[in-house]
Amino acid sequence: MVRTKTGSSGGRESAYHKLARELRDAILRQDYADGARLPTEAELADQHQVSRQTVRRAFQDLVAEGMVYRVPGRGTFAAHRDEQYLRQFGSVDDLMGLSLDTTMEVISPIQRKVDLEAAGRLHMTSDRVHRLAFVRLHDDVPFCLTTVFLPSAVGKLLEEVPEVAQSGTRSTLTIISLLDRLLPQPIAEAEQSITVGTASPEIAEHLHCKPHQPLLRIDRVYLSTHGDPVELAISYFLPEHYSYRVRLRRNVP
Amino acid sequence: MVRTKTGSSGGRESAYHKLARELRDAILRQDYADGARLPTEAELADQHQVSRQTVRRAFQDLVAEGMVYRVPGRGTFAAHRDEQYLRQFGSVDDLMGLSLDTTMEVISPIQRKVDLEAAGRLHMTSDRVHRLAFVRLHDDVPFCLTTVFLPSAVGKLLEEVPEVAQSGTRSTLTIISLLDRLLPQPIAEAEQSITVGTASPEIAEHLHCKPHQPLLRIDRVYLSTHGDPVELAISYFLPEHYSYRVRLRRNVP
DNA sequence: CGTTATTTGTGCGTATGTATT
DNA sequence: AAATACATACGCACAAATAAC
Repeated sequence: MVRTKTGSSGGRESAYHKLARELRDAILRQDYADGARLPTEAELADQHQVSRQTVRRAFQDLVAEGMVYRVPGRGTFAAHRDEQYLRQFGSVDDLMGLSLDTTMEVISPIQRKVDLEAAGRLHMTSDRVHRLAFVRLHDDVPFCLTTVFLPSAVGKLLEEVPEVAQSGTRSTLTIISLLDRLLPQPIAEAEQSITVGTASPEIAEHLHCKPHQPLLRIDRVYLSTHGDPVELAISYFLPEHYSYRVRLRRNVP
Repeated sequence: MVRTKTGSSGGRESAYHKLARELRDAILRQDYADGARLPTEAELADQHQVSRQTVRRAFQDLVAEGMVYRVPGRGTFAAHRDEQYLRQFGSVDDLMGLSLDTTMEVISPIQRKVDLEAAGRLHMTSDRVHRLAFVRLHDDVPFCLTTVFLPSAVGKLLEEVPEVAQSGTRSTLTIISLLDRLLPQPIAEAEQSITVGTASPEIAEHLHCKPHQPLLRIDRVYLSTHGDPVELAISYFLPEHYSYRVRLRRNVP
C-alpha cells in the first residue's frame, strides 16, 4: 500500500486518500458483495467532484492492498477472492485487548536512544528514537519481552507517563492504548510479521529461560490514520506459554 | 504528439514497469545500501528519457511493495534489509492461501494411521485417521513441510486422487482446494495457531536444514460450514526466508 | 463478422503545495 | 530566504481490452 506522508501536523486528508478510505469502508461493509461492479472512474470522478486521475490514484492503493481488482474494458470489482481461501480477520482492537489479564513490568524505562534500524523502520529522518522495554506477565509469570521504539515526537508524550518512566513499575497498560489517548491522530492499522528468534542472554534472564532458546518473535509497526508509523514493537514470546491464535474465515459470498 | 510506446500488440512492457523492475533489481543487488538515497525523480526522468510522472508511477509500485520509502524534501530510500528481505520472498500467508508458484511434492502418500492426538483435534471418536505429508517448494527450493490429518471419511475421498497417492509426485494442488471439490460441504473457516518448533532429523532432511533448527510452526484445523473439522494441517516453515505477515486494520464504524 | 461504445491503462504536461536542506 | 525534492491535482491524448450490437 502506498502510504503517503502528509505531515504529522495532522493536516487535511488528500482527496484520493479520502476517496480510497470511503471505498474501502464500503467494501468492508460488503456494499459490493457478489462480485458487483464498483462505479466507473468517470462516475466516481463526477460523484466526488474530482478528476479521473484522482480516482485512479485512489484505486491504485486499493489494488495494492488487494481490496479490489480491475479489468480493462470491464470495470473494478471488490476482491471477493475466490482464490484466496481464507482471510484473517484479526484487528488492531484485538491487540488492545491483550492487557486483559496480563501485567506489564518495565525493565528499561523510556529514554532517548540512537538506533538506526528502528529509526529506519519508523521511516524517520533522524536516527534518534525513544525506547522502552518491558516484560508482560500472566499470573506473575513472564511470558513476553517487548521492546518499543517511538518517533521522538511520540516518545516525548510518553515521557510524562509515570507508568513507563521508571524501571520495575507494574501496570496493566498497553502502549497503543496510551498512544491512542495521547496522539492527535488515532492508530488505524498495523503491519505485523511473525517469525522465529532466539533468546539473548538478557532476554533469557527476564523470561527465565535458557539462552539460545527458540522464541516466537512478533514485530508490529503501528500506523496512524495518515499512514505515519507511530510505534515499532518487537516482542519475544515463550512458545510454551504463548501461541498466536487466530480464526480464519472464508471470504466468499 | 504523445509519443506513445507500443504499436505492437505483444506483451510489451510499459515504461514505468520497466523502470520499476530495474530499480527493484538494483535494490536487491544492494546497489543502494541501507540508507543510501536513490536518484531523484528528475534525475531518473532524465536518465531514462521519461516524464517525471512516469518515474512517480514506478515509485508508487515500489512503495506499495515495501521496496522503498520516500520522504518529502529528502528523497527516496531503499527499505531496510529486514523489511525488504521478507517482501522479496513473500509471506507464508500468500503462499498458503493460493498456491502462487509453489509446488507440492509428496513425501509420504496418503494412508490410514492410528494417531490419538490428531484424532482428538479433529473431534473424532475413532483413533483412526488418514495421514499425508509433503513439502512445498518455491523455485525448486523446499521451504515448508506439511503433515495433513484427515477424518477417515474424508481421507477415503482423497485416496482416489493420484497426486497424493504416491511418494515423489509433484503437483501444484492444495489440499483444501481438493477437499473443496470433493466434500459435500465446503470449507468455511479455520483455526490457526502459530508457534515455534524445531526440526526433527526427518524434517531437517527434507527442508535441507540442520536438526534442532528452530522453525515456524503453523497448525490449522479447517472446518466445514457445519463446523465439523475436516482437516488438520501441521506445517513447519524455514524462518530465514519466510515470515507470517498480516496487516491489521482497525474496525470501521 | 466487424463496428462501436465503454472502461481501464499508459504517458505526459502543467500548476501548486509542502517538507527538507 | 532560496533551492531541492516529493505530493497532490487536474488536464489531455491515445492504447488496449471487453462487451454489445
